Amino acid sequence: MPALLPEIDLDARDCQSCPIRHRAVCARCEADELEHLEQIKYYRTYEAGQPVVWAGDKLDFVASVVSGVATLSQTMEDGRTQMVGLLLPSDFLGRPGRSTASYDVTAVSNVTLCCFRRKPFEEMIRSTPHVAQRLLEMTLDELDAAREWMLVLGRKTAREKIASLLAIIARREALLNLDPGRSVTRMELPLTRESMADYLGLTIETVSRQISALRRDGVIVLEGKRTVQIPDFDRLLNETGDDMDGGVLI
Amino acid sequence: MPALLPEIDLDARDCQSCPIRHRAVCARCEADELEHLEQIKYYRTYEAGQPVVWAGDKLDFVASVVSGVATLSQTMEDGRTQMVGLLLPSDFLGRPGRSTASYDVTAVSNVTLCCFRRKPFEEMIRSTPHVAQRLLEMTLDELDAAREWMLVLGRKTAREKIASLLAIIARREALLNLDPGRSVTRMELPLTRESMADYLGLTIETVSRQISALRRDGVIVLEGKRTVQIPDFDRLLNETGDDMDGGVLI
DNA sequence: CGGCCCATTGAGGTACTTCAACCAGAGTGG
DNA sequence: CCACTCTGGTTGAAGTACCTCAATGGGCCG
Repeated sequence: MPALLPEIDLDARDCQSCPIRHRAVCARCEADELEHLEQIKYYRTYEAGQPVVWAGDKLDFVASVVSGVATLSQTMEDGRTQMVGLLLPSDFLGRPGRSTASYDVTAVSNVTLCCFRRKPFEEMIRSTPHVAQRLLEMTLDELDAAREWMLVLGRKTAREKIASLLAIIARREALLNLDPGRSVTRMELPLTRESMADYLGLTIETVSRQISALRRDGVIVLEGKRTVQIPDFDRLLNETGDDMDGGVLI
Repeated sequence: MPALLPEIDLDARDCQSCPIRHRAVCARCEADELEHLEQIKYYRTYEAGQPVVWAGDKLDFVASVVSGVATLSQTMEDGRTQMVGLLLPSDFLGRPGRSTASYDVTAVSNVTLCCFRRKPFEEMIRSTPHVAQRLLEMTLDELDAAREWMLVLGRKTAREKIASLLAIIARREALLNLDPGRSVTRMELPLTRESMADYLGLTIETVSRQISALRRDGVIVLEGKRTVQIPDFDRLLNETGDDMDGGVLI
């Protein structure tokens, strides 16, 4: 039995001190709107490896990820699985207007969700434009990310795929640590090799081999299996195959 | 020089008789809201093969596709390209709040757009919830479609990819023809082999070979290069690798 | 007719998968 | 304490699905 989750005080109902206050679906809310949200919200936690919900199952809340990492994935009958979303802190889970989950959701680390009961939340979308606006913005961002990922899946080599994933994680890490200018040079991978493979449409063997190759070539430095140093971020970007100077979507 | 586009009377500013009235971003609008939209809208047409806009270029309108087919695609420096969106009639083009195009947009058939100047449209999103709500719904649908496509790109075989694409086109065709129950058994492919390859992350040779294989196996019947008959739709669905009886996303 | 575009087909190469062995660390139980 | 097992990861050898390169064909247009 793992230790209890320490990070968040689950009784702290105070949105003002919430770590994802300015990035989540509630980012645009005024004080009175937050108050309304606080009435319909509650926290749930999941241990690393636990399922949050299976595709097709009833899901009568939507939620913001407060801490931890969860994945959305699809599985075919014969077991092939593809990850289709990576939920990091501040990301939104669930679809207003739909009462069942479309994808398998799994906590890959210990996860805390800030849940909103579906019906009241849908009502709020209709009544408070600030929530609807932010949700639209976040959904458009996710759509952009999904399209970026389609290029990775459809056209990049295994090596480029790995480099792309590392770059994305590093960027999000930097964003979270409010480390805007300098990109992180050391980070903890939130995903196992298997999850990385599911994300990239590869096998775990190929993931492992390409990570080893990037290490051999000095693009990354491993400390243990999960901690990665990136000595030269531009060098890593070069390996992604992306246009370097082009308008980066952060 | 191709013939002039015959389908739409460009002076017909009447939203009421618009073919995409109940599916486009304006679907939820009341009479007075439509009137407002009519003041900021104008039509543009593009010939088959013409670019609508390049990624990074200024795009000071958003639009609904009224007729024809356009594609969104991304191209890497070395020329590899991946299609990331297929815009059919009623689909929405552009992102409110962003003044430059994120992707290359190309008309693959003759296309008519119903354009809205960006600024007034953004203002309308803020002021008329019906537009914002519909846009959110459409964006969520697109996100679902993108995620479905990530499974195709990441995990399906070439044969399954082709079958999936044919099934998707057939379903959208049926939806457009208001042919809800029976799926279409004959349809015109709106895409060249090259576009199909770009969509599926394949080469045109592989596309061609797999289409030939499906024809040899009796899954499809070709009439010329672009017209496809589907004798048994369930047979085709079987070839996609998808869960047959599972909740279909129409 | 020749030229062009799109599509098909073949032959050979290669990047990734598959199958299998092996390794390191952590937990378990004698 | 050591043997054990389990999980996540690495590495090797062989197989294969798809790509690359190249030739061919059919429809359309000047």
